[in-house]
Amino acid sequence: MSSAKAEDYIKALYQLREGEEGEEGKEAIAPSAIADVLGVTTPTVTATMKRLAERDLVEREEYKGARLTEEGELMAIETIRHHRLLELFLTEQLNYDWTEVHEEADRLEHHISERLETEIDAVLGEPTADPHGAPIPSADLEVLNEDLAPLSAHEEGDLVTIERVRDDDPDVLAYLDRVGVTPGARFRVTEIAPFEMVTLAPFDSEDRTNAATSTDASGETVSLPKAVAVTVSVREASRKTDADPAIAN
Amino acid sequence: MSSAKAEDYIKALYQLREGEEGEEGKEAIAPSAIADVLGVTTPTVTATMKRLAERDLVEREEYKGARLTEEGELMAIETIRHHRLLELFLTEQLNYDWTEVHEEADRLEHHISERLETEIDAVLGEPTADPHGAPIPSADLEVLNEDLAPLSAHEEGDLVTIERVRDDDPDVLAYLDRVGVTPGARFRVTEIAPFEMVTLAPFDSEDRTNAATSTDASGETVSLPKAVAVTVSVREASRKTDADPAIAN
DNA sequence: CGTATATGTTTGACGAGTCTAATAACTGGA
DNA sequence: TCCAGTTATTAGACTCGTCAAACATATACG
Repeated sequence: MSSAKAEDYIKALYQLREGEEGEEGKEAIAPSAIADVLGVTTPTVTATMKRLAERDLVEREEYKGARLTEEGELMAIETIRHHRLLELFLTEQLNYDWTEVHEEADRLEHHISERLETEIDAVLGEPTADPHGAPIPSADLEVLNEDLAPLSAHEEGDLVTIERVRDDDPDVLAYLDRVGVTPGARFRVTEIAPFEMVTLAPFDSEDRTNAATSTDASGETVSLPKAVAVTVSVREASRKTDADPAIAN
Repeated sequence: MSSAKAEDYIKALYQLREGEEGEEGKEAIAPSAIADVLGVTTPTVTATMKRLAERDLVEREEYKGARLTEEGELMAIETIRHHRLLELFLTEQLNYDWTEVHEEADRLEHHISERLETEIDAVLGEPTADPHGAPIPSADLEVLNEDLAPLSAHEEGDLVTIERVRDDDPDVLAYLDRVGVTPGARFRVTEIAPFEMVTLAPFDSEDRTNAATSTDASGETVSLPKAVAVTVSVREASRKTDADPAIAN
């Protein structure tokens, strides 16, 4: 029904809006942003957006950009659900490493039936997070908004638990895996250098349900440049906040 | 690299040639035959064949048809390997029934990477047959030619073991499943009526490694029309033939 | 053997997705 | 405020996969 390409554009639109998020999701996404993400030229984006607008998946604003309609948003969420279920399935059942899973999921997400989605979900026990710590939308396409602070927004001394790693680059992920920065790991922020370089010291490392068993070069301190630190989301654990008791895997 | 559609045409070519098999695979496959299988018109087939010929996947003979090149044949076998591994994977790991598996595999076969193919193969223990009893080509694309006789070519009194069911129609498969005609089951041919209607009586039913646990309405005799009987391949067990000891799974 | 019917190919059209080159609109700095 | 530079759109072209209608070839029967 809905072509792999269309889903790619819709998903890009959704995820770019998530990134900007100026409170109300009113901002139209510029063609150039989509072109960058998908590796195509801007004329291609304009042309494709016109077709998507005809199908009522997006609303276009000439010379500004486009945003998803209700319907488009549901399609995006469904695609993302497929993607994350597949990522988890590949790591849990097919010996993939969480660092390698992205590309395969990006292809398959467009081709699994509702039936297969359901079976995978069942086999995995209706999981709520993928191997990178990203939330898996529910079967009825609800997304629970757990707004996590990026690592780059923390202060020296804070005790944090890695919740999610947004980066998709296998090399970056492999590095983070090697140094133990994986979902569930705990660190203390020891230094915020200029240009926002963040340095972390391992804190303790039990309770790691997620991700591959990292080759834990533990005890070592880890420094991450800003570009990487912004893709790492953490939950702060030093100051005991009231609300967030249940974040199952 | 090679587009789902191209793989569909290549696979059709391969499987239609298998059907005819006038000894040497010299016969070109007619456009109309491919059009029937794929549900497209003949001009579409002609056009597509030209493109495939340009890529050296097929050789064309004007007004006759086309046949696969060496390269095209390998692509077909690879696609079929994907298909059959997926079928088995879906039944073994994802609660699919052998009667429902075809459609999903037909889509996914074009989108799994070499890596995923390998992992699925490993998880399944490098299987040699899919849930319908069809042989799975090996990783190096060798196809072992176990020429089985169709059920329609047997005589009254023959004791046979169901080896393979070629039909893909879920309704036909569901019927065969219900009456116990599944790979591994044994029957005695009790009657060959005119128009080649075949009647079978259950023989014994241990040793059934394959397929879903049929709701075994056993004891009952089964009659199959020719159209179905030709899609069922059997191994004859009454006259002990020398060569075929190891047909695992 | 020659023509009627089957089948195959060509032609012209279309939608999706893509590009480059040309043009139009917006935006920010002096 | 106006213009330069950036960004978006339009124009024109191309491939793949598809179709219907027109045309060409092959085959089979009388």
